[in-house]
Amino acid sequence: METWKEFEANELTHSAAHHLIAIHELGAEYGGWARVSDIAKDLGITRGSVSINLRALKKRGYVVTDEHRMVKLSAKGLEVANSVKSKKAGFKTFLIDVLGVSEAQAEIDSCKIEHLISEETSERLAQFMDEHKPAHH
Amino acid sequence: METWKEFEANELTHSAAHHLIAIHELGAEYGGWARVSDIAKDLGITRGSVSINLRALKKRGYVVTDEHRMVKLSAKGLEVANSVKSKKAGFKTFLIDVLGVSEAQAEIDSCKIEHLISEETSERLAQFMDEHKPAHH
DNA sequence: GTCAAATGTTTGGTATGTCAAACTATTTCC
DNA sequence: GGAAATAGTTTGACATACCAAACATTTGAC
Repeated sequence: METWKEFEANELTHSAAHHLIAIHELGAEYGGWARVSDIAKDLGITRGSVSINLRALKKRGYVVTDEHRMVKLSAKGLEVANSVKSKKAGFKTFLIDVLGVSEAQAEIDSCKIEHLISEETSERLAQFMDEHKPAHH
Repeated sequence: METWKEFEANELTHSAAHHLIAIHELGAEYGGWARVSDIAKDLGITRGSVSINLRALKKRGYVVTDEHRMVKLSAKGLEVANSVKSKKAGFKTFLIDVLGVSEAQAEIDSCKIEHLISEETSERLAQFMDEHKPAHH
C-alpha cells in the first residue's frame, strides 16, 4: 500500500545518475578522469552545484578523486552508469522501433525513466527486443 | 543536450501525483471529497506534510477546498489523476502480459514512472496493446 | 616570477518534501 | 455543555538540488 514510497528509495536520483553519466562520457578519452567545470558545463549547472553533488557521490562510493581534484567513477559508479545508460538505450529503441514514438519524445521519456527501471524489467525488455528483431535471411 | 533537465520540468512530481490519486480514490464514495487526515493515512505521511502539500496543489489549481476544509480535485486535477492512473495501468499490463515481469516488480516500476510518461508514448503503448490482444474466436 | 584567468569550494539563498511537536479548531461522547 | 479525542495548521528541523556570488587555489602566459 506504500509502493509509492519506493520512488524515494531508488538507489539514484535523476540528478545523481546524470552526474555519473557525465563523468563517464567526459572521461572516456582521459582514462576515466574528468574535471568539475567540464561536468558542470556538460550538465548545464554551476561548478558550485557539481562540487557539492560530487561530495555526496564520493561519500557514497560512486566517485573517487585524485590529488589534482580530477574525478573518476569507482567500480560501483561505473557499473551503475553503464546500467542506466543501457536501460535508457534499450527503452528508447523499444519506444521508437516497436511503438513508433518520435525520436525526440523517445529521448525525453527514456531519459526520465532510465534510472527508475528495475533490472527485472530491463532484462525482460532486452529479451523481448531480441525475440522481435527484424527477420534476416 | 540538456534533455536531462526535462525531468525537473515535469508537470507533476511523484509526490504530487500520489496526493491527487489519493484524493481521487478516497473521495470516490463521497462525491469526490476527502479529508486531510485520510489522505495522510493513505499515503503514510503526516497530516502536516499533507497540509503543506495541498496548499501548493490548491495554489496551482489541482485541488479545491470547501468551508469545512474538505478537499476535492478540480477538473484539471481530475484530468491529470485519471491520466496518471491510466498510464500506470497500461504500463503495468504491458510489463506483466507482454514482457512477463512479476506482478510485484511491475507494480513498483509502473508506479515509479506513471507520472513521467508522455501522452505520445502512452497512446502508442495503448495502441500496441490493442493490436496484440489475445486472439478471440 | 608575477599577474590574470580559470578552476574549485564555500556560503547564503530558494524550492520541494519529509518529520516531530506545538498549537488551534472542531467534533464526539457522555 | 464540558472534556477528551480527533483534525488541521504551523513551526523548526533535515535532506536534496539548484543558483549567485564571494573566496581560495591552481594554472598559464609572458
